[in-house]
Amino acid sequence: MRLTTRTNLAMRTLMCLAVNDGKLVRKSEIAKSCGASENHLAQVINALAQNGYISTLRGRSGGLRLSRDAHEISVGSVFRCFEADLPFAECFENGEIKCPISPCCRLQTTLKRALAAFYGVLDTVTLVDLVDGNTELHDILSLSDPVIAMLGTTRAAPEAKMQA
Amino acid sequence: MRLTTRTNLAMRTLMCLAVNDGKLVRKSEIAKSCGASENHLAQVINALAQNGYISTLRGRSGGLRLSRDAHEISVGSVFRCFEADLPFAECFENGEIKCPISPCCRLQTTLKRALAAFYGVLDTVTLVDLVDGNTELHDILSLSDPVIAMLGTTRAAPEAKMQA
DNA sequence: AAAAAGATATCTCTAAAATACATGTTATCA
DNA sequence: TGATAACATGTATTTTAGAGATATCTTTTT
Repeated sequence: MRLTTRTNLAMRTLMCLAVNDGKLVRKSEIAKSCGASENHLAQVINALAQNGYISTLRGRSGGLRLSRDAHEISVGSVFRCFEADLPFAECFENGEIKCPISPCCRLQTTLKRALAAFYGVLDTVTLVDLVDGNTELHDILSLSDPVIAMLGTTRAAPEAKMQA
Repeated sequence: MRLTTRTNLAMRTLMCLAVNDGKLVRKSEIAKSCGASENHLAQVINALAQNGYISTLRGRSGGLRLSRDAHEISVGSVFRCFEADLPFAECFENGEIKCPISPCCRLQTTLKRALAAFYGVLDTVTLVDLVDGNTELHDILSLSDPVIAMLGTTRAAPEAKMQA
């Protein structure tokens, strides 16, 4: 029983975006500050965008930002979303089940209750809870203000419509 | 996030032994009635014995049985035992942790709470709860009484001291 | 002594996760 | 308008750990 790093990276990405509230953040910046492979992160970002958690902007001055208020994003919903395609046990798979006791297995129902308890805890926690007042986290994930950091570079503060 | 089949097989084995209360059951019989590979099961049985859940008897008329009362075996304890060697996430591993936000990560503490809730549910359920009055399960896992089934064979009802 | 059971270490296979690569699309800016 | 820099996305490769197989050993009964 191990969390996929997909889900782990998804949460790190969301935390990073929450810390840099509203600002556009590049994938490469997230990869760096979250200690993730940029390629792997690309797939995670894609999934986050397709599930409506973030908005992405292509192009030269593109980047990512949260597309919902951090209050509205619960850890539970993200986990359910990213762990959905991996059944917790054989008896939770769709196709035919080889376990002979599956039809009358009380362990199965017990596991459902335990998983409900697991996700129940995660449902009570939002992105804000993870980030708010966490100064140490801000120090690690907060990127310099692009307006200042990019002085003398080609990058400007963008103002465009975003997809998803 | 997926349960290891190790843990799954451990639970099936214990349920099978609980149904055949007190009787010696052979590994091959469990493998058959639980739909498991006999080789994989061997390793699981070994771990169950070394952790004091079952007693094994070698030799010609050997087999397995529970070494504790089924009331005393909680699902939670078995799960903790068998899932112990697989850390739930990178930040729960022993060695050095590569995740940069680990020292101040509130997701980590949230996960600990969620896992506690998960195991908390499992702790309230014992082997007896899974088996008692479950007639369908008995039909699947209960082996014919060896005294009757083995009439005309070389096998006799054994009475010997068991290890572990 | 032979046979039948489990004990245990090691090796191989396999599936899925992780990672890398390549190409496409979009947007900005000189 | 062409170059560049960003994300999108499908595919391929690598890695890893779980699962399964094999072989040898020990124990016990007959």
